[in-house]
Amino acid sequence: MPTDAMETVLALAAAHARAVRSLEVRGLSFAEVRLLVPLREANGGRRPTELAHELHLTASGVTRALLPLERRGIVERRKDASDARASLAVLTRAGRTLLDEALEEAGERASRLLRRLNVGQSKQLQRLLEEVGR
Amino acid sequence: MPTDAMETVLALAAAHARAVRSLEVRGLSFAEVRLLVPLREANGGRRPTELAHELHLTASGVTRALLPLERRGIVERRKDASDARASLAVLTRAGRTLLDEALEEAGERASRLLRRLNVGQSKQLQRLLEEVGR
DNA sequence: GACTAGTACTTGACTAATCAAGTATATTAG
DNA sequence: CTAATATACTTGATTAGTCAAGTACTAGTC
Repeated sequence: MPTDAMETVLALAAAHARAVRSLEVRGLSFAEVRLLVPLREANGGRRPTELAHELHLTASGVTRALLPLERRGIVERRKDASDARASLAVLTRAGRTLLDEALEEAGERASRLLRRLNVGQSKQLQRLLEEVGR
Repeated sequence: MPTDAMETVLALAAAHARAVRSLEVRGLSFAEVRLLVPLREANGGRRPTELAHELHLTASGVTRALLPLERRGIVERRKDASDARASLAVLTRAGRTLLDEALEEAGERASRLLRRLNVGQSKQLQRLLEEVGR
């Protein structure tokens, strides 16, 4: 038998699998939305490396995820004045608009995913999830 | 701002990302373990199509996941006597042994992932996760 | 018993992400 | 100041998974 902890982690993977499929919106995958949200919150842009740590991706994963977003004019790369190795990924104006629309629609789908939970349970779930792997 | 539901789902994705990385064991990815666990519980083997539904994969995803497991002698394909379109994926004896070892080690890692939660909270998390996307 | 529709895969082309290795720049130690 | 080490990416090769189309069989209808 899987241990209790293993069962919890299997349930996490299953819930994730059920969720992700339904959260592609406005041509943005859920992974892309996850990448863009931190850009939306930092107006000066974010470093790819930071994003990698935050999202538990590799640096090369971020490089590759940014490429199509740049091509589509959603994100812009800027040089970092203070460090020539680094760069900043910034949401364009169009990107922000698109992301805002995407978040609204994804938010509705997310509520549907959580329809069996009331607000308190949802919050509780979020709190517990935030402790996983810390 | 992302809605509350969206925040919960983002937390789900983040927890999943933190978890999956540390659960590769004995040369089996966490995805492979997830695929093998239902085989372990059904001695007669399982149909790929059922597995696909259960794991929220596509049928072709299962086909492709099974190939390397067959090559490594962990899984065997059998014909389904009652339906010539279908097949059964069965754990080999060696596969069962390997999986048992993998589950033990993965179980330890899973406990470490959940170390900030007590047993009740873990169970609670599992229950809440089981409602997501239902 | 022949059609139609549906199911159980499989395969080709593609996307997303990994790892390992490479380039360029920054930082630290002597 | 110079050498060694570390950081911030980028790129090539590979793996996991998707979708769309195809093959083979089953089941239901007339």
